[in-house]
Amino acid sequence: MRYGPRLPRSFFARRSTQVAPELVGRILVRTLPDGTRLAVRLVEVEAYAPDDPASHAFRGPTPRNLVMFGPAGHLYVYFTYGMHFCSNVVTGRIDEGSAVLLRAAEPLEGLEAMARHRGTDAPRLLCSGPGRLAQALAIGRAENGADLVRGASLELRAGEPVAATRIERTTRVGVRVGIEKRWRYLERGSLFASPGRPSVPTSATQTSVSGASRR
DNA sequence: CGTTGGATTGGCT
DNA sequence: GCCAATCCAACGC
Repeated sequence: MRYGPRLPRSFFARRSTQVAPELVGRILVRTLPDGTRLAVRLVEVEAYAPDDPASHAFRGPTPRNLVMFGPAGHLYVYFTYGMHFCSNVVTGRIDEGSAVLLRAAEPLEGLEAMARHRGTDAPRLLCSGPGRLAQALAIGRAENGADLVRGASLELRAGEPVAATRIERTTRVGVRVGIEKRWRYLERGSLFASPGRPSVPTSATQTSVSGASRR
């Protein structure tokens, strides 16, 4: 299948709020240790910025978030709630500490393996949430720091970007601080988005990404 | 060292 | 809608 070329380092080395909406529609390819190839199309992401109280990087580098302070285009994987892994793409400059959380995707290739990892066959339940997405793709501690630009286990390919008018923008899910920032971006009407509820209810108007995002 | 709560999920009321 | 599951990083003493 043709997923297009890999996205270059320069794509990731920009503000997370700029990278995030442009990640919607892109293809994440995961090659398992046994050679099995899995592929998904990203439909929902969230930006985390420097000086963002909701970001793991807000209080500076620690052993856990160190990858966030490294070069853009690497995967930051963290473990939470005692049972789930979540994956992010590092953005911005070195030492900046910004990233985009991968929240949901449409399964494209390797659905059988994903179903095995997830314990369910329903395509809509395979990658519709950050924990589910990581589990479907078998992303765990070993993938923390993986280079999406040059590495073999994970790649981010160009796919087809989604037009800004087809991207919905809401507040982020599950954060207790920084709840007013509308930094969650998802494909309008996607059947594969997460069931997560925005921290602040989305008003009927002004959910498009057409207005520039701020920080 | 002890405590607290989390960028979630799934099962049950 | 509510809440338990189940680790462990971060922070305070």
